[in-house]
Amino acid sequence: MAIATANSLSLEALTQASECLRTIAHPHRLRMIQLMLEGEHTVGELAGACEIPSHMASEHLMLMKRCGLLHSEQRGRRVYYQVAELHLADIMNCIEQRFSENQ
Amino acid sequence: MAIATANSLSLEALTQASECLRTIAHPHRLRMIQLMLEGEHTVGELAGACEIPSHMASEHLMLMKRCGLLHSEQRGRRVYYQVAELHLADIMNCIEQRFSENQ
DNA sequence: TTGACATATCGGGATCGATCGACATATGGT
DNA sequence: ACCATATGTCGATCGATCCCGATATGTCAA
Repeated sequence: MAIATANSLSLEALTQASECLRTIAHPHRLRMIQLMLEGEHTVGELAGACEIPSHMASEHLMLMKRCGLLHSEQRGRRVYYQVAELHLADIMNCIEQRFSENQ
Repeated sequence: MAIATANSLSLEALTQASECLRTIAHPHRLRMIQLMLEGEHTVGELAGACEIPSHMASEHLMLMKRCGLLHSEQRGRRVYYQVAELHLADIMNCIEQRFSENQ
């Protein structure tokens, strides 16, 4: 089969996409995203849900925030994170469909 | 907001999902997947499309095959690869929607 | 059988990412 | 002011991944 000369995504776009995918490609980060798709959560809540120390949850969250996937808002001494990139819902849908059907 | 006790995906499933995401999270691999979603291709064709040496394309393809994402079939001295995991089409749809709209 | 081609594998070197302890900052309560 | 809590940052370590040259395997054609 011949290779199409006009591709829908440029190498730049694919590079961006792959960076975005690598950013979410971590079990704890996927869990956090899943939780934040239901509503905002604090660092401590997400850390507790993943059973990891808060400072590590913070690192994961900052990483995703730097990519524009999340948004955060400080209230008191807590910081509330929520999903900023709405396409995450679509991707999580794909993932849930794939990984919950076969077991 | 409280953390839901019953989550839709187990840690195992999330780990599997993250491994799968890491596997496709590479610009050349995304490109190859995009091409193979249109139909089967040889290693050489995919290498040419990505402008990388064939032996590197082979490594990418073997990696994806080991995860069950691809299937391959040898005919003569060529090896034809095609998508085995049909959910890849859904994920590529999400990616294309996200990364072609804003430029 | 020989040689050219197509694909796969191996080993090294460089870089990246995950994890963790320790520490820093900032906020609220008393 | 002081202390506890919540979050963020730093630096080190370790393993994973990427890229590449070199080499191996396997297939066809002459």
